[in-house]
Amino acid sequence: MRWQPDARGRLEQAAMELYSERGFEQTTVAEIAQRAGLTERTFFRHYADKREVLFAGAEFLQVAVIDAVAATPESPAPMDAAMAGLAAAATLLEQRREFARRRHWIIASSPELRERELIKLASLGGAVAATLRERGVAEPAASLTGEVAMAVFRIAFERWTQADEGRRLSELIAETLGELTSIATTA
Amino acid sequence: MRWQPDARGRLEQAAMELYSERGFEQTTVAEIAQRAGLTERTFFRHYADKREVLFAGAEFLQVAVIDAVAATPESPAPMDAAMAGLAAAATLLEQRREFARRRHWIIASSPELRERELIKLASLGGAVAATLRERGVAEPAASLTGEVAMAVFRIAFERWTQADEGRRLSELIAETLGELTSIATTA
DNA sequence: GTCTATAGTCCGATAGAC
DNA sequence: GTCTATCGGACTATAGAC
Repeated sequence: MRWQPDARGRLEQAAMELYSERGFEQTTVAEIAQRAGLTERTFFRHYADKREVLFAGAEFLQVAVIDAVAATPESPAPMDAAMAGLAAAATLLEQRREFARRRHWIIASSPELRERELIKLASLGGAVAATLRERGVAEPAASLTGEVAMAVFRIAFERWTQADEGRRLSELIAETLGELTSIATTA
Repeated sequence: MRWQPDARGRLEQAAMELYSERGFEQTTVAEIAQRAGLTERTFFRHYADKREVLFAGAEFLQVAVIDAVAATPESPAPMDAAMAGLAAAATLLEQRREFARRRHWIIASSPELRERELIKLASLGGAVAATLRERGVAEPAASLTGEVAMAVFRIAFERWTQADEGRRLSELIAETLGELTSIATTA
């Protein structure tokens, strides 16, 4: 057989390992490809750039969030629908806690990767907003809800990845939402 | 005189022009440098990368925001202090409305530039959070306030840059903050 | 200011799956 | 045969090293 199956899986694992071992910037695409038993050219056939290899595997999370938002009854307040999306993400992430933490610390260690993470979350916030608009939420409430939900997620997720944090992500999200209410109402 | 003064000003203007005329990705650093009467090497002595030339000129805005947050009395709610920061930014941006709009549309047209914009705003949100912490605001309220203030700013700023939008930025920020209260309290 | 490594693109060639 | 995944090499531009 000319090629082993699951080229993407091997590329993503090799990238995680190398980015951990020697850092994102000190790793070349050629090294990732070599460890996966492929060539540089093949890497770029699968991923638009060197950063994307860390994010492609998280697409199912975005789908889960949007599905969960779309599945809520139309009646509740927009923020409740958005929170249903975060709850779905939290469930999936809890099942991959160690992987999610390792990935998060790789991303946190490189400004370039942080940029990519931010635009992925912004894009997800935009998709949540679009879903809310389809459900009759007006602007700017829809966009603001999407953005604020992502802010709540970032804060809760960051705490969840701390080594000494034993609480569940869903708990931290609920707590952060409580803080949001407090912050927004005293203003 | 061996060199013309204000190399940075010329580089930033040349970059704005070229990014507008032919797009960010279709512009090379060599072209920017040439239009500014400088060499490629000089460009990279002033800016870490090709994107940064569009953002270096906005640093005074970040300083103004932090100064305004730090200047509010310690008593008010954290979100009010953050909003004082946004008000300062709004005042400065109103004085450069056309420039700010042109710059915004260049950034909006390129994913790479949007990434950089997002990390700059995230960094500003972090600086606001740090300033709030110095003033006795606990975590996660401080971080959440910083993040949410940036979300409010992004929504209001985006609306302000629409060609048919005649209202002042400060007005749109106040309106968006009102939406935030509504969203957060009905949840 | 010169030199070089690496990212990322484009062309075509080829091998396996179906 | 068609379709898709891999590979090879040449090429440009960014960005960093010297």
